[in-house]
Amino acid sequence: MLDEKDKSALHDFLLREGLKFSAQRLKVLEVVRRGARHLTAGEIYKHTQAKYPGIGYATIYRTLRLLCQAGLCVELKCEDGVCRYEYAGGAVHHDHLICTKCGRIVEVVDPEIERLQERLFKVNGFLPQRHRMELYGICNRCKK
Amino acid sequence: MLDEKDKSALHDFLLREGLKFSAQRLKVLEVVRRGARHLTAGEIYKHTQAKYPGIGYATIYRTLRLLCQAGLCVELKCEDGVCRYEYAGGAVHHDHLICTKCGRIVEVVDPEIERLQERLFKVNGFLPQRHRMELYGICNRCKK
DNA sequence: TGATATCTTGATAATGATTCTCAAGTTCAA
DNA sequence: TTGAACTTGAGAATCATTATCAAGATATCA
Repeated sequence: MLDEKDKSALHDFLLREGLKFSAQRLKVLEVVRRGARHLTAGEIYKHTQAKYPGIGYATIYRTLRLLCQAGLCVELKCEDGVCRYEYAGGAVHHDHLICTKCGRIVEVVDPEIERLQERLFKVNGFLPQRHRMELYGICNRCKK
Repeated sequence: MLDEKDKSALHDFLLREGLKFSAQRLKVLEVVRRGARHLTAGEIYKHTQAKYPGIGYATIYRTLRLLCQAGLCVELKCEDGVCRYEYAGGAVHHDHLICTKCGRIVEVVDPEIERLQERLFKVNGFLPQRHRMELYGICNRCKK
C-alpha cells in the first residue's frame, strides 16, 4: 500500500517530464517506500518480484534512477562499490555513520554541518546541488 | 624521483607487515606522489608504464590498495563509479567540491566541519576512522 | 471509442572497472 | 647461497550496471 501523496508525487513528476505511468514504477516506489533502509538494487529486485513477478533488472535500475530524479529516492554509494537506495519523499536530508566492522549504518543529521557546507559552496563559487557525507568508524557493539 | 621520506615510509610499512619491497611498488608510489591529483587507476597504469614498462593492471590495483593501507594514498569514490587516488603522505586531510557539469574538483578544508564530525562519531558511540565528504554543485565557470 | 505516436518493458548481451588465478620471478633472512 | 614466502604479469573471471531492441502499454486527439 502506498500513500496517495507518494503516488501523486510520482504522477506529477511523470506528467511534468512527459513520461508515462506504469504499474512497475508504482511497485518499485512501494518497495523503496516500505522496505528497509539502504536496500541494494538486487534486494529491491527480489522484493519487487514478490509484488510484480516477471519484472526485469533493467526496469529496477531505470526506475530507481527515475525516482532519484523525482526526488523520491536517494542513492547512496557504498564502500563495497554497490549502490544502496532509500526513500526520500519529504524526508529530511541525512548523512551516514557506517561501522567498518559489521556494516551497521546509522543515520545522522547535523544542521550546523549543513550550514557550513553551504558556506563552502558559496565561498568557492559553486551552485549547491547535493552532497554526500559518510563517516566511517567502529560502532560501540564492535568496539570491545 | 621520490623523497627519501616517502621511500622509507613505504619501507617501514612493508617491514611492519612482513611484506617485501619491489621496484613496482616504488614506481607506483612515485606516480601517485608526483602525478596530478585525482588520478584513476587507468591513468596511474599508463603513467607507470612509462617508468616501468610491462607492469600489469593487477599490480597497479594491488599496490594502490597497499598504499592506502600504508596511509600514503587516499581513495576517492567518484560519482561515475570510478575510483580516483591521490597522494596523502603527511598531507592535511581535505574534502572535495565537485562540479557536476565539467567534473572539476576543488579541494576544500573546513576545520569547523571536521570538529563537528568528530562530535557526531562520539555522540553515536563510534570510534572514528575516516570520512568522506563530497559536495556536488555547478562551478562558477559552468554557471552561466 | 479507436488509432496512433510515444514511452516502457523484459530478456539478454555488452560494458567496464576491479579482482582472482596461477605459474614464473624476486626478495631477504639465515 | 638457499629456500620459504611474497610478488608479479597475463589473462580469465566477477559483478554491478547499461545498452539494445522487439513486443507491449499508455495517453492523446480526433
